[in-house]
Amino acid sequence: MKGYDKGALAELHVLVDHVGPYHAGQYIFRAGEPFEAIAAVRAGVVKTFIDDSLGNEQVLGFSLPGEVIGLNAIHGERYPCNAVALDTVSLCRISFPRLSLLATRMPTLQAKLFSLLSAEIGKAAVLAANYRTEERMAAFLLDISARYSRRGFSANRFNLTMTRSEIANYLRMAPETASRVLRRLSDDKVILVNQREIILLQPERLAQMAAQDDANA
Amino acid sequence: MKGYDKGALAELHVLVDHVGPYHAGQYIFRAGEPFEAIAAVRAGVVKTFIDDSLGNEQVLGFSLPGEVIGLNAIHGERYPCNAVALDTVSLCRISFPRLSLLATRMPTLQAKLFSLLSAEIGKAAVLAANYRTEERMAAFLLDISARYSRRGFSANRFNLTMTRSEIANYLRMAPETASRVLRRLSDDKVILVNQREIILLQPERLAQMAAQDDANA
DNA sequence: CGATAGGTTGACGGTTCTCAAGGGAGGTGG
DNA sequence: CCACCTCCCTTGAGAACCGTCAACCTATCG
Repeated sequence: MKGYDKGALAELHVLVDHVGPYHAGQYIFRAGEPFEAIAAVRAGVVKTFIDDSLGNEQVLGFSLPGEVIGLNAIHGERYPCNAVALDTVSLCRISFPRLSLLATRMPTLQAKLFSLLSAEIGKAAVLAANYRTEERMAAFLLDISARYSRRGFSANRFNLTMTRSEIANYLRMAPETASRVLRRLSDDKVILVNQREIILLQPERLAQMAAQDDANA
Repeated sequence: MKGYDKGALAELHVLVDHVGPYHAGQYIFRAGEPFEAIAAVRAGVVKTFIDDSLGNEQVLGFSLPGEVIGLNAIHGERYPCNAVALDTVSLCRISFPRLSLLATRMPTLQAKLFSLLSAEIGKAAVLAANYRTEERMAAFLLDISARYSRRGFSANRFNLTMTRSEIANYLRMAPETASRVLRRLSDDKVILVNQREIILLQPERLAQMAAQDDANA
């Protein structure tokens, strides 16, 4: 990082608010609430979701340590989704109005924010691409793996904090199907499953599966 | 619009570059090319897509007049996807480095950009939510309708510039299925189909179908 | 008028959803 | 420490949905 003068850096530090811990099941924010801050996950896993007209849950994604939540709330000035802690969660909360004010005086911060927002666009499309359940699951596991790896955690061994139903909901499949697919991957010695702990035995085979993608031309 | 001083407004105007017309099939940008500018569609329809390892096309979306393309390229500084004109397309091209430079001196412009980027997040998830083909098609037609309507075009009568295959690809279904679903909707008098022209006869029934399981925030 | 790309229709088979029932694992209270 | 409860997960069987294959039809254009 360069281009930050000391005063601005100090100001940035002042904006950060350490909040939590939230415990499993606690809401971090709810859909419809006025937007005021984004937050970086420091520890734990956050699930974002919306409830449709029938009260059914629609999982939008999971946020791991180091990732930012609330970015989709800038537009509209209200949170468009709920965020709930799946286990014990700590956050760094940052007032968005103050952050963007600071960004006007700190071009590198502004650029960082543009980049952060841009990166978020189309992330959901990655999983939607594969239409076979096995491919989506493989892509999901690799995605989680890569995201943990990027933050310094093990790439081949991690804990899925969420339930099978939540995974299934996110991947648009029935919970039973999620269970069966994991069983199959486990039987094929591609992964090792112990409750919610996953060990990737053959990541390259997962990658192959995820890429099977026979999109209709 | 308020808060823009005349000098800044003039500068903003200077950044805008009218380009085109592009003709059907012409590329506006290609995946991997260095990112330099975003663009607003002035006329025509743009398809964005990526090619997977096997060369198969993966349609990410369609951009209608008034909508902005290239926002997902800020992060990475390269276009992550291709953009091609589906018919005769005119664009307003805006140098992004210069735009963001201007934004540091124009807080309202910066806010506008943040909002624009934020709005783009999760747009793809809207259609992925519905897992039945009929629901996805209904959601798609309503989405196109709403987007045309917002820009002053007819909400109930519009031209799908893209082919059935492109729609099907975008909606993750076989072209044959797209054809059959449209046929069924047409038989049920919910829509009227004439080639690529669509007339919504009962938008409320479409909304009902799309909401079967879905939840657009 | 033929060529080509796009679109439709039918039959069939496979994947996945639904429904139903049975097994853990963890927590609580006796 | 054990019984029990609850939630989660798994497994099985049947049916529905949708993708694949194949053929035919329809616009558009040179």
